[in-house]
Amino acid sequence: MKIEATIADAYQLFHEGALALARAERQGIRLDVDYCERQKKLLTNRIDRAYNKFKETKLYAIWNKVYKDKTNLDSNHQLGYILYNIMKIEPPKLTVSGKGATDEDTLMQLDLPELKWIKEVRRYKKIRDTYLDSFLREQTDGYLHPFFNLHTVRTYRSSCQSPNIQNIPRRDTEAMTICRKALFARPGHHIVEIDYHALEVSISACVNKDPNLIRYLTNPESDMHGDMAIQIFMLHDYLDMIENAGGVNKIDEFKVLRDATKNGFVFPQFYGDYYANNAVSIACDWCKLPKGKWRKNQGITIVNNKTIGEHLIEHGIKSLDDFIEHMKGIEYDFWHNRFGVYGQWREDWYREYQKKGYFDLLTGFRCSGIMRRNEVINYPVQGTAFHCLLKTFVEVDKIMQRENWDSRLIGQIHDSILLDVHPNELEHVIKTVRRVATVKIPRIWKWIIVPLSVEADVTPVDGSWADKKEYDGGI
DNA sequence: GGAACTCGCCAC
DNA sequence: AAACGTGGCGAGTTCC
Repeated sequence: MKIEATIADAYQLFHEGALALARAERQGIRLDVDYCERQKKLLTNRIDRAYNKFKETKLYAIWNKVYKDKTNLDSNHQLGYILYNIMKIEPPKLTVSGKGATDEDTLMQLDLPELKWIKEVRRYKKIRDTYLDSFLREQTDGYLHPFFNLHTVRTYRSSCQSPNIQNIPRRDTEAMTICRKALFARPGHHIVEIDYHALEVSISACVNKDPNLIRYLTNPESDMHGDMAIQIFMLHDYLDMIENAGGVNKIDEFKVLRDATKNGFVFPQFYGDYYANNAVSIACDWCKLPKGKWRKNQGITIVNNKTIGEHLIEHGIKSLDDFIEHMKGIEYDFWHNRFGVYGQWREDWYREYQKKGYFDLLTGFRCSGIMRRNEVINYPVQGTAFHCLLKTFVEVDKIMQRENWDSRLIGQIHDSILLDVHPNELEHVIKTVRRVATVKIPRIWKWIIVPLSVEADVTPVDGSWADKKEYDGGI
């Protein structure tokens, strides 16, 4: 049985992938043009209102005095000059080119309430100008035909353009709703989005073969982020409570700590970040603790009306510096004990690249050229994970044609597939995609050594993409 | 007047 | 020893 993929296999995947994606591009995504026009007007009103509010502030008076008829409230260059040169505020953060930063996060640190109007303008402009405008510009006869490129990305992932439907807002509920309310399946159909669960972590386990990571991904009872949260926040006194509740996830006050761990430590570490950044992110962003020394009454509340500040101080962590030191130990344990094999793989893999000047993905693609360490350890996971999705896409495309579906593949977002589905075929389509994604692909690629799973979201018939709900098999 | 750049911000 | 990976895109700005 052949295991090692070749360049020819890689070529074959992209050849078939390009054809399948081209079919999706031709199919298109339906756009509610009138809705976009109406929504643009509403947003323009909100933007004008926020601008007018800002024009009542002292900050604007200074700005306008300096720039006069050249005043442009969309110019970050001007804003930075006013804040950091005229008003002599010490920039909390610098941009790559060394000027004072004016991104949202930095502005919020300045303690100038009037900047909230700038923030509001930016938010609504992003929605109007980046999304709704590009939808209207790119549509023909009420359908979008985004391009899915396979030739532009260093990792052999895809990219998407004209319009890019791979970056439509999701986390910001208001932005998500406004943008996705514009997008529909064909009349009488559902939009179905089927995404792989934890695909990149799963593929990473296939690449580095760490037994503990494989265990976490194989055993449904286990909880990697929960275990890490217990370790980072020293929740050992609460183990009984956590067990009785059924996991760290089940107690709201601890779920926050689990989210902080997942998004502030585990994922950033997998991408190559390090403990000092993680410590600041977890303590300051997630737990709302200040820089410097900590007090008992500071930070978010955990159980029994206790603050996280009090809890950490009780465990000997009395300042951000203490916490950074603590996270240093956590990081060491993470890569040497908990995921020691993964840690060793990272070292070996980078060494090997330094010797050879290239490395190959499990799917047969070759990455060569000058790369930083973090690139070298990330590409094999990022590219390969996308190839699982693309292979699924290709196989579903073949079945769709063979079985003459009324449903169509319409797009792809790195680890998820978008379909436009006839109601009579809903169950069959989801079953088919699930079978291909979780059974067929691991059968073809023997190097997939952890179970893969998918989740399906479905819109009501004639509902917009904003109305999607988790598919429970009974719609 | 367009190319190339910076900055900011959206996704995975 | 070093320190978060991959994209697209809009607005402003600078260079030629």
